[in-house]
Amino acid sequence: MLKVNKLTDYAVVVLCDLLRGDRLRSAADLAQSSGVPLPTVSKILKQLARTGLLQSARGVNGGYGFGRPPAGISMAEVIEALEGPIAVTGCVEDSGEMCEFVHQCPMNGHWNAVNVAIRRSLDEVRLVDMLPEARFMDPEDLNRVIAERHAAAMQA
Amino acid sequence: MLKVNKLTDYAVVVLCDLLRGDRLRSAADLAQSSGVPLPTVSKILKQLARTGLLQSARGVNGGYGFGRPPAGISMAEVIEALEGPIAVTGCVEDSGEMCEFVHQCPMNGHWNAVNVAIRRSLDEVRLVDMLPEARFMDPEDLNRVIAERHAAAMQA
DNA sequence: CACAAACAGGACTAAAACAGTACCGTATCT
DNA sequence: AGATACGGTACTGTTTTAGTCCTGTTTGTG
Ligand code: FES
Ligand code: FES
Repeated sequence: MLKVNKLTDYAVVVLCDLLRGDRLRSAADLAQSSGVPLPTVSKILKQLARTGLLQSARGVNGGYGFGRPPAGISMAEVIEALEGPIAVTGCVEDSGEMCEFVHQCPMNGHWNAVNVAIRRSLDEVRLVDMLPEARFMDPEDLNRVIAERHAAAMQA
Repeated sequence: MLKVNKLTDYAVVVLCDLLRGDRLRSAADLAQSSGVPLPTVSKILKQLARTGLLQSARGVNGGYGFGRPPAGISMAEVIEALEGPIAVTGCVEDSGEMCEFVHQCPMNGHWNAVNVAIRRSLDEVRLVDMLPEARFMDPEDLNRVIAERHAAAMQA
């Protein structure tokens, strides 16, 4: 059903939580406030940090914060960070794998059209659009608030 | 990685093959000419017929043909026929399941935005766009040829 | 300097989904 | 009657996913 990983699903919940604060948050903290089990949250955050979407600080008072201005993060990036490149089938450019029917396949990689379409639509949905506030707030105000929090977190 | 079932992948190969002929084709025939194993082809066709995308005729000289003008079939329909409603996560309208975090979830079903975006983009890619001919032929010519073949198959 | 808080990386297991196959039944044509 | 072809469904091995745990490293604090 064209499903996304459960991890990715949780990730959005956690990221939205992180979007709300203005400082580094520890994995335990985020687990607590999001309701997602700690080991899982931990796994997600580690992965997101690895890709640069988040940045991390170790030691006492450490935790996670956004690696760059969160208003600019798209859902495509979140999904790709956790699941690797978006590829609806094996026979799509960039997927790494190669379809077993290539030799006789009557439509060399035409799934690409589908893939590109999906990719583009995911680029257009931003992470901040997932916040419930997004429904009521003026988009510009939302962006400004988020940007301010990010700045605060950075200097801390 | 937002993958589509292998069955769905094969289905497109088979459907493209079917798009080429102007008569009913048996499962065995299609398996032969597409290179996909017969039992698999059979499974796919059965399912597609159940949803009405294809129509079937039993008995000698029976087989499968399109249930309606193929030029109007979108990839969204093909995917939904084989995998059920498109739902990237559990917490999306129509998915049937219900997310376990609904109670405390900070963003009730905002995945819907993503889902709708994907759905729309899949609606815009047509099955006939998957044919290699689609790259070289004038789209209108392609549609006409396909429509003629369909008509021929219908009257037969 | 010792200790505690936090992240980093990876290994492991149980459960679920998928892929592929097979079997038996029903309809249709000759 | 018999051959062809679809219809439904059940079964099984394999692969993926989800979730957990453990061990190591970094960093602030008393
Ligand atoms: S089905 Fe993979 S290359 Fe065509
Ligand atoms: S994560 Fe499912 S309702 Fe929010």
